[in-house]
Amino acid sequence: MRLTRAGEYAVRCVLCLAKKGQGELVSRQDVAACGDIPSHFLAKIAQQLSRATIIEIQQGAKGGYRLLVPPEKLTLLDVIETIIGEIFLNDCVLRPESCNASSNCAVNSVWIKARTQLRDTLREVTFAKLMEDDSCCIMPGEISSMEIKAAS
Amino acid sequence: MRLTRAGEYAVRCVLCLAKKGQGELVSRQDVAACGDIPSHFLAKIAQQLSRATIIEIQQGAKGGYRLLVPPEKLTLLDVIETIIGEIFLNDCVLRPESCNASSNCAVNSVWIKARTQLRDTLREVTFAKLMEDDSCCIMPGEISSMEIKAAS
DNA sequence: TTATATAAGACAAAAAATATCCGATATGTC
DNA sequence: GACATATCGGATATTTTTTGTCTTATATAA
Repeated sequence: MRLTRAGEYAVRCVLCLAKKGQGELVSRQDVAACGDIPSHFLAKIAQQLSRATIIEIQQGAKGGYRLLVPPEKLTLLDVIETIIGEIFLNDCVLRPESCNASSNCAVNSVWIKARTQLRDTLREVTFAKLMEDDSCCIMPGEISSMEIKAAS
Repeated sequence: MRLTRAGEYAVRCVLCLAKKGQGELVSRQDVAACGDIPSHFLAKIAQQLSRATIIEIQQGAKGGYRLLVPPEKLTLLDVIETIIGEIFLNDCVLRPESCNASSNCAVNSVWIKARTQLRDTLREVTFAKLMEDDSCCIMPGEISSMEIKAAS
Protein backbone atom coordinates (compact mmCIF):
# COMPACT_ATOMS: atom_id res chain seq x y z
CA MET A 1 0.00 0.00 0.00
CA ARG A 2 2.26 2.70 -1.23
CA LEU A 3 2.79 5.04 -4.11
CA THR A 4 4.73 3.54 -6.98
CA ARG A 5 8.08 4.93 -7.90
CA ALA A 6 6.66 6.07 -11.22
CA GLY A 7 4.22 8.22 -9.28
CA GLU A 8 6.99 9.76 -7.23
CA TYR A 9 9.05 10.38 -10.34
CA ALA A 10 6.12 12.14 -11.99
CA VAL A 11 5.71 14.45 -9.04
CA ARG A 12 9.40 15.26 -9.06
CA CYS A 13 9.35 15.84 -12.80
CA VAL A 14 6.46 18.29 -12.63
CA LEU A 15 8.02 20.00 -9.63
CA CYS A 16 11.25 20.52 -11.54
CA LEU A 17 9.37 21.96 -14.51
CA ALA A 18 7.28 24.17 -12.26
CA LYS A 19 10.35 25.52 -10.52
CA LYS A 20 11.92 26.34 -13.85
CA GLY A 21 8.76 28.22 -14.70
CA GLN A 22 5.54 27.33 -16.50
CA GLY A 23 6.07 27.22 -20.26
CA GLU A 24 9.84 27.01 -19.94
CA LEU A 25 11.49 24.23 -21.90
CA VAL A 26 13.68 21.85 -19.91
CA SER A 27 15.57 18.97 -21.48
CA ARG A 28 14.83 15.45 -20.38
CA GLN A 29 18.40 15.09 -19.17
CA ASP A 30 18.04 18.11 -16.94
CA VAL A 31 14.76 16.90 -15.49
CA ALA A 32 16.23 13.45 -14.92
CA ALA A 33 19.23 14.93 -13.13
CA CYS A 34 17.13 17.36 -11.14
CA GLY A 35 14.69 14.73 -9.95
CA ASP A 36 17.12 11.81 -9.79
CA ILE A 37 15.02 9.87 -12.28
CA PRO A 38 16.31 7.18 -14.69
CA SER A 39 16.27 9.04 -17.97
CA HIS A 40 14.53 6.39 -20.06
CA PHE A 41 11.95 5.78 -17.39
CA LEU A 42 11.28 9.49 -17.32
CA ALA A 43 10.52 9.35 -21.03
CA LYS A 44 7.73 6.90 -20.31
CA ILE A 45 6.31 8.99 -17.54
CA ALA A 46 6.52 12.17 -19.56
CA GLN A 47 4.50 10.57 -22.32
CA GLN A 48 1.70 9.88 -19.88
CA LEU A 49 1.84 13.41 -18.50
CA SER A 50 1.78 14.71 -22.04
CA ARG A 51 -1.28 12.66 -22.99
CA ALA A 52 -2.99 14.17 -19.97
CA THR A 53 -1.94 17.60 -21.31
CA ILE A 54 -0.14 18.40 -18.09
CA ILE A 55 3.14 18.88 -19.91
CA GLU A 56 4.09 19.41 -23.52
CA ILE A 57 6.88 17.51 -25.19
CA GLN A 58 9.09 19.17 -27.74
CA GLN A 59 10.89 16.75 -29.99
CA GLY A 60 14.10 17.15 -31.88
CA ALA A 61 17.40 18.76 -31.09
CA LYS A 62 17.13 21.08 -28.10
CA GLY A 63 13.89 19.36 -27.29
CA GLY A 64 12.48 18.74 -23.85
CA TYR A 65 9.45 19.24 -21.66
CA ARG A 66 7.46 22.24 -20.60
CA LEU A 67 4.68 22.60 -18.08
CA LEU A 68 1.34 23.49 -19.65
CA VAL A 69 -0.79 23.92 -16.55
CA PRO A 70 -0.31 26.82 -14.12
CA PRO A 71 1.23 25.41 -10.93
CA GLU A 72 -1.51 26.92 -8.82
CA LYS A 73 -4.08 24.91 -10.78
CA LEU A 74 -2.22 21.63 -10.75
CA THR A 75 -2.61 19.34 -7.76
CA LEU A 76 -0.68 16.35 -6.47
CA LEU A 77 -3.75 14.24 -7.11
CA ASP A 78 -3.84 15.24 -10.79
CA VAL A 79 -0.28 14.17 -11.38
CA ILE A 80 -0.37 11.02 -9.32
CA GLU A 81 -3.61 9.69 -10.74
CA THR A 82 -2.38 10.43 -14.24
CA ILE A 83 0.36 7.91 -13.61
CA ILE A 84 -1.11 5.27 -11.33
CA GLY A 85 -4.77 5.63 -12.26
CA GLU A 86 -7.59 6.56 -9.97
CA ILE A 87 -6.86 5.73 -6.36
CA PHE A 88 -9.14 3.07 -4.91
CA LEU A 89 -7.26 1.59 -1.94
CA ASN A 90 -9.21 -1.63 -1.95
CA ASP A 91 -10.39 -3.88 -4.67
CA CYS A 92 -14.04 -3.94 -3.64
CA VAL A 93 -14.41 -0.24 -4.35
CA LEU A 94 -12.99 -0.64 -7.82
CA ARG A 95 -14.63 -3.93 -8.71
CA PRO A 96 -17.57 -4.71 -6.44
CA GLU A 97 -18.10 -7.97 -8.30
CA SER A 98 -14.77 -9.25 -6.94
CA CYS A 99 -16.37 -9.56 -3.52
CA ASN A 100 -19.56 -11.45 -2.98
CA ALA A 101 -20.51 -9.36 0.00
CA SER A 102 -23.01 -6.60 -0.39
CA SER A 103 -21.81 -3.39 -1.95
CA ASN A 104 -22.72 -1.31 1.08
CA CYS A 105 -20.80 -3.63 3.39
CA ALA A 106 -19.39 -2.00 6.49
CA VAL A 107 -15.76 -2.69 5.63
CA ASN A 108 -16.25 -1.27 2.21
CA SER A 109 -17.67 1.96 3.54
CA VAL A 110 -14.56 2.44 5.66
CA TRP A 111 -12.41 2.11 2.58
CA ILE A 112 -14.55 4.54 0.69
CA LYS A 113 -14.16 7.05 3.50
CA ALA A 114 -10.41 6.54 3.62
CA ARG A 115 -10.14 6.84 -0.11
CA THR A 116 -12.13 10.07 -0.18
CA GLN A 117 -9.96 11.53 2.57
CA LEU A 118 -6.77 10.58 0.83
CA ARG A 119 -7.86 11.99 -2.50
CA ASP A 120 -9.07 15.19 -0.86
CA THR A 121 -5.76 15.62 0.91
CA LEU A 122 -3.82 15.20 -2.32
CA ARG A 123 -6.22 17.47 -4.17
CA GLU A 124 -5.67 20.26 -1.66
CA VAL A 125 -2.00 20.54 -2.48
CA THR A 126 -1.04 22.48 -5.59
CA PHE A 127 2.40 22.61 -7.10
CA ALA A 128 2.45 26.32 -6.45
CA LYS A 129 2.23 25.46 -2.77
CA LEU A 130 4.90 22.77 -3.06
CA MET A 131 7.24 25.22 -4.73
CA GLU A 132 7.19 27.49 -1.73
CA ASP A 133 9.50 24.96 -0.14
CA ASP A 134 12.90 24.64 -1.76
CA SER A 135 13.81 21.37 -0.14
CA CYS A 136 12.11 18.96 -2.52
CA CYS A 137 14.55 18.57 -5.34
CA ILE A 138 17.64 20.13 -6.75
CA MET A 139 16.31 23.07 -8.69
CA PRO A 140 17.11 23.40 -12.38
CA GLY A 141 18.34 26.88 -11.53
CA GLU A 142 20.88 25.40 -9.17
CA ILE A 143 22.10 23.01 -11.81
CA SER A 144 22.54 25.84 -14.29
CA SER A 145 24.45 27.92 -11.81
CA MET A 146 26.62 24.96 -10.93
CA GLU A 147 27.30 24.34 -14.59
CA ILE A 148 28.14 27.99 -15.10
CA LYS A 149 30.43 27.85 -12.13
CA ALA A 150 32.09 24.70 -13.45
CA ALA A 151 32.45 26.14 -16.93
CA SER A 152 33.98 29.40 -15.83
CA MET B 1 -2.03 1.99 -4.33
CA ARG B 2 -4.41 -0.51 -2.88
CA LEU B 3 -4.76 -3.04 -0.16
CA THR B 4 -3.40 -6.44 -1.04
CA ARG B 5 -5.71 -9.38 -1.28
CA ALA B 6 -3.98 -10.95 1.69
CA GLY B 7 -5.03 -7.92 3.71
CA GLU B 8 -8.62 -8.26 2.60
CA TYR B 9 -8.58 -11.96 3.36
CA ALA B 10 -7.27 -11.30 6.84
CA VAL B 11 -10.08 -8.87 7.54
CA ARG B 12 -12.66 -11.34 6.30
CA CYS B 13 -11.10 -14.11 8.33
CA VAL B 14 -11.21 -12.13 11.56
CA LEU B 15 -14.72 -10.95 10.80
CA CYS B 16 -15.89 -14.52 10.34
CA LEU B 17 -14.30 -15.54 13.63
CA ALA B 18 -15.73 -12.52 15.40
CA LYS B 19 -19.20 -13.28 14.13
CA LYS B 20 -18.93 -16.82 15.36
CA GLY B 21 -17.97 -15.41 18.72
CA GLN B 22 -14.71 -14.62 20.45
CA GLY B 23 -13.01 -17.78 21.67
CA GLU B 24 -15.15 -20.03 19.49
CA LEU B 25 -13.24 -22.54 17.40
CA VAL B 26 -13.89 -22.44 13.65
CA SER B 27 -12.24 -24.81 11.22
CA ARG B 28 -10.07 -23.42 8.46
CA GLN B 29 -12.43 -24.86 5.88
CA ASP B 30 -15.36 -23.01 7.39
CA VAL B 31 -13.48 -19.73 7.53
CA ALA B 32 -12.30 -20.21 3.96
CA ALA B 33 -15.84 -20.87 2.78
CA CYS B 34 -17.29 -18.05 4.82
CA GLY B 35 -14.81 -15.47 3.58
CA ASP B 36 -14.32 -16.89 0.08
CA ILE B 37 -10.60 -17.33 0.74
CA PRO B 38 -8.33 -19.95 -0.88
CA SER B 39 -7.87 -22.42 1.92
CA HIS B 40 -4.10 -22.78 1.70
CA PHE B 41 -3.63 -19.06 1.42
CA LEU B 42 -5.73 -18.65 4.51
CA ALA B 43 -3.34 -20.94 6.36
CA LYS B 44 -0.53 -18.51 5.62
CA ILE B 45 -2.52 -15.52 6.74
CA ALA B 46 -3.70 -17.26 9.87
CA GLN B 47 -0.12 -17.97 10.84
CA GLN B 48 0.66 -14.28 10.71
CA LEU B 49 -2.43 -13.41 12.72
CA SER B 50 -1.47 -16.07 15.22
CA ARG B 51 2.05 -14.72 15.62
CA ALA B 52 0.47 -11.35 16.35
CA THR B 53 -1.68 -13.12 18.97
CA ILE B 54 -4.84 -11.90 17.29
CA ILE B 55 -6.06 -15.42 16.78
CA GLU B 56 -5.12 -18.78 18.20
CA ILE B 57 -4.58 -21.83 16.07
CA GLN B 58 -5.62 -25.23 17.27
CA GLN B 59 -3.86 -28.07 15.52
CA GLY B 60 -4.92 -31.62 15.01
CA ALA B 61 -8.20 -33.24 14.19
CA LYS B 62 -11.13 -30.88 14.78
CA GLY B 63 -8.61 -28.08 14.80
CA GLY B 64 -9.17 -24.56 13.61
CA TYR B 65 -8.94 -20.94 14.58
CA ARG B 66 -10.34 -18.87 17.38
CA LEU B 67 -10.30 -15.15 18.00
CA LEU B 68 -8.23 -14.16 21.01
CA VAL B 69 -8.89 -10.43 21.11
CA PRO B 70 -12.30 -8.99 22.03
CA PRO B 71 -13.84 -7.57 18.82
CA GLU B 72 -14.37 -4.20 20.46
CA LYS B 73 -10.62 -3.93 21.10
CA LEU B 74 -9.50 -5.07 17.66
CA THR B 75 -9.30 -2.50 14.87
CA LEU B 76 -9.07 -2.76 11.11
CA LEU B 77 -5.63 -1.18 11.35
CA ASP B 78 -4.40 -3.90 13.70
CA VAL B 79 -5.37 -6.67 11.34
CA ILE B 80 -4.28 -5.00 8.14
CA GLU B 81 -0.88 -3.91 9.40
CA THR B 82 -0.29 -7.36 10.81
CA ILE B 83 -0.48 -8.64 7.26
CA ILE B 84 0.93 -5.91 5.05
CA GLY B 85 3.20 -4.20 7.54
CA GLU B 86 3.00 -0.65 8.71
CA ILE B 87 1.32 1.61 6.18
CA PHE B 88 3.63 4.24 4.70
CA LEU B 89 2.04 5.28 1.40
CA ASN B 90 5.26 6.62 -0.01
CA ASP B 91 8.77 5.39 0.04
CA CYS B 92 10.32 8.56 1.43
CA VAL B 93 8.46 8.19 4.71
CA LEU B 94 9.70 4.65 5.14
CA ARG B 95 13.21 5.14 3.85
CA PRO B 96 14.25 8.80 3.85
CA GLU B 97 17.59 7.82 2.40
CA SER B 98 15.89 6.70 -0.81
CA CYS B 99 15.26 10.32 -1.68
CA ASN B 100 18.02 12.85 -1.74
CA ALA B 101 15.66 15.69 -0.95
CA SER B 102 15.42 17.01 2.55
CA SER B 103 13.42 14.96 5.02
CA ASN B 104 11.03 17.80 5.74
CA CYS B 105 10.34 18.32 2.07
CA ALA B 106 6.90 19.68 1.26
CA VAL B 107 5.77 16.66 -0.72
CA ASN B 108 6.85 14.38 2.05
CA SER B 109 4.83 16.26 4.62
CA VAL B 110 1.71 15.79 2.52
CA TRP B 111 2.29 12.06 2.48
CA ILE B 112 2.83 12.00 6.20
CA LYS B 113 -0.44 13.81 6.69
CA ALA B 114 -2.27 11.45 4.35
CA ARG B 115 -0.73 8.45 6.03
CA THR B 116 -1.72 9.64 9.48
CA GLN B 117 -5.28 10.27 8.34
CA LEU B 118 -5.55 6.86 6.76
CA ARG B 119 -4.19 5.05 9.77
CA ASP B 120 -6.46 7.02 12.09
CA THR B 121 -9.48 6.15 9.99
CA LEU B 122 -8.65 2.46 10.07
CA ARG B 123 -7.88 2.59 13.77
CA GLU B 124 -11.30 4.06 14.55
CA VAL B 125 -13.09 1.02 13.23
CA THR B 126 -13.34 -1.98 15.52
CA PHE B 127 -14.57 -5.39 14.52
CA ALA B 128 -17.39 -5.01 17.00
CA LYS B 129 -18.56 -2.09 14.90
CA LEU B 130 -18.13 -4.00 11.67
CA MET B 131 -20.19 -6.86 13.01
CA GLU B 132 -23.20 -4.62 13.47
CA ASP B 133 -23.61 -4.89 9.74
CA ASP B 134 -24.45 -8.35 8.45
CA SER B 135 -23.61 -7.67 4.84
CA CYS B 136 -19.88 -8.27 4.91
CA CYS B 137 -19.52 -11.97 4.57
CA ILE B 138 -21.55 -15.11 4.71
CA MET B 139 -21.85 -15.77 8.40
CA PRO B 140 -20.65 -19.08 9.81
CA GLY B 141 -24.09 -19.42 11.29
CA GLU B 142 -25.61 -19.29 7.86
CA ILE B 143 -23.29 -21.96 6.61
CA SER B 144 -24.18 -24.23 9.49
CA SER B 145 -27.88 -23.79 8.89
CA MET B 146 -27.38 -24.48 5.20
CA GLU B 147 -25.44 -27.61 6.00
CA ILE B 148 -28.13 -28.75 8.39
CA LYS B 149 -30.73 -28.10 5.74
CA ALA B 150 -28.72 -30.06 3.17
CA ALA B 151 -28.16 -32.93 5.57
CA SER B 152 -31.77 -33.27 6.57
C1' DT C 1 22.23 17.23 -44.53
C1' DT C 2 23.74 16.10 -40.14
C1' DA C 3 23.66 15.84 -35.28
C1' DT C 4 20.72 15.70 -31.46
C1' DA C 5 16.77 14.58 -28.76
C1' DT C 6 12.39 12.51 -28.07
C1' DA C 7 8.43 8.94 -29.61
C1' DA C 8 6.52 4.68 -29.11
C1' DG C 9 6.51 0.20 -28.51
C1' DA C 10 8.96 -4.07 -27.57
C1' DC C 11 11.58 -6.36 -24.47
C1' DA C 12 13.98 -7.71 -20.07
C1' DA C 13 14.73 -7.87 -15.28
C1' DA C 14 13.28 -7.54 -10.69
C1' DA C 15 10.09 -7.45 -7.13
C1' DA C 16 5.82 -8.40 -5.06
C1' DA C 17 1.65 -10.82 -4.65
C1' DT C 18 -0.83 -14.94 -4.93
C1' DA C 19 -1.24 -19.65 -4.63
C1' DT C 20 0.13 -24.49 -3.88
C1' DC C 21 2.72 -28.42 -2.13
C1' DC C 22 4.89 -31.38 1.24
C1' DG C 23 7.10 -33.44 5.26
C1' DA C 24 6.38 -32.67 10.14
C1' DT C 25 3.56 -32.27 14.04
C1' DA C 26 -0.43 -32.12 16.96
C1' DT C 27 -4.99 -33.92 18.37
C1' DG C 28 -9.23 -36.58 18.66
C1' DT C 29 -11.15 -41.24 17.99
C1' DC C 30 -11.23 -46.07 17.82
C1' DG D 1 -1.19 -47.27 20.73
C1' DA D 2 -2.60 -46.84 15.85
C1' DC D 3 -4.89 -44.22 12.69
C1' DA D 4 -7.29 -40.50 10.54
C1' DT D 5 -7.66 -35.71 10.40
C1' DA D 6 -6.13 -31.03 10.30
C1' DT D 7 -2.87 -27.50 10.86
C1' DC D 8 2.30 -25.99 10.86
C1' DG D 9 5.94 -23.98 8.58
C1' DG D 10 8.92 -23.79 5.08
C1' DA D 11 9.76 -24.39 0.19
C1' DT D 12 8.36 -23.72 -4.24
C1' DA D 13 5.67 -22.28 -8.25
C1' DT D 14 2.84 -19.04 -10.78
C1' DT D 15 1.19 -14.72 -11.95
C1' DT D 16 1.07 -9.90 -11.95
C1' DT D 17 3.05 -5.52 -11.37
C1' DT D 18 6.70 -2.55 -11.36
C1' DT D 19 10.85 -0.89 -12.96
C1' DG D 20 14.12 -0.26 -16.28
C1' DT D 21 16.35 -0.66 -20.98
C1' DC D 22 16.75 -1.03 -25.91
C1' DT D 23 15.66 -0.14 -30.72
C1' DT D 24 13.75 1.87 -34.71
C1' DA D 25 11.38 5.85 -36.19
C1' DT D 26 10.55 10.69 -36.21
C1' DA D 27 11.06 15.57 -35.35
C1' DT D 28 13.87 19.78 -34.99
C1' DA D 29 17.82 23.02 -34.95
C1' DA D 30 21.86 24.38 -37.05
